[in-house]
Amino acid sequence: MNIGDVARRTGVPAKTIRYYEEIDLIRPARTGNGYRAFSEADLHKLVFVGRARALGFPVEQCRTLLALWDDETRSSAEVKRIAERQLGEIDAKIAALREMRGTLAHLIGACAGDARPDCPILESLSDPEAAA
Amino acid sequence: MNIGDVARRTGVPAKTIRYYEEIDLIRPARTGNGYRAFSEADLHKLVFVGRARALGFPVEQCRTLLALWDDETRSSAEVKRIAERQLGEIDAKIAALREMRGTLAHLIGACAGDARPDCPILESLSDPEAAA
DNA sequence: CTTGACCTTCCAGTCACTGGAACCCCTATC
DNA sequence: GATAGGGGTTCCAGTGACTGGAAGGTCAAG
Repeated sequence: MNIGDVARRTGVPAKTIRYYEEIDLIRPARTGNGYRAFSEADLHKLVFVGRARALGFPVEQCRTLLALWDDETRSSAEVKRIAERQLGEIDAKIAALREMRGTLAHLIGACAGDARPDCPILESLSDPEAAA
Repeated sequence: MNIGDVARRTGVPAKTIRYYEEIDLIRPARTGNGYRAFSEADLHKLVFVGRARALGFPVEQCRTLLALWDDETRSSAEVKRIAERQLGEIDAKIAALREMRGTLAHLIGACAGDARPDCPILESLSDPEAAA
């Protein structure tokens, strides 16, 4: 199977697939003309990585997860630990974003949004004490 | 004032300050020995940018905000519009993260996390139909 | 006069792609 | 046989916003 078909079937862009090969995440075979020849296993791996990425796992974690997937002697505890760490990262990001959101929403609520130049948003950025 | 003092007083790392100069966000003067000489105005700008960045504004938005801050004829509506767009970005990120979090938490809950290899997390990554 | 803490520039790396140029391959049609 | 098109290939550069590090200049203190 050529890279275009794989991209269509997995939803992973061709450029991204080439990148994954470059970093040795997948190792598709090659045909005589130099084209990449993807097996069903390659395809399945790509789907797996695509889903892991959609859950926010960094590429290096995807590599680990792929290895675990291949490893019949793995323990589910190991997988779970990785997933829990990722959950922690997500929670940290959500918390940071919520913090930002709170402040920003507060500032927006205080801003008249009219033609005058007076703006609590700018005031707060410039000196939060004065604009609190 | 030298860059180190400015870094300490604003909380913006020296490396970052140099970067901000490189992209023309600030334009500190220079002394005879080639050192950057920061004015109180430069310092204030850096504080402003630091705070805007903490609210998640991209650097280019910070540039716009700085210009608006300097512009006596600005309308608060313009500032508010920028802030609202930023709020939208934040909300979108939070939503995406929450989506990830939900799926991941569900998967973690379903995983025994013991010594056996059977793992719903890997199963779902490999084929979500089978592991739903 | 040397030590150490500053400062300078420039280059490389981060993360995970993405765009684009230049060029090759294959099939179908005129 | 020429050509058009829709594949594929490689390599280089850019994204955002820094960050680390090397090589070297400057300055005040002891």
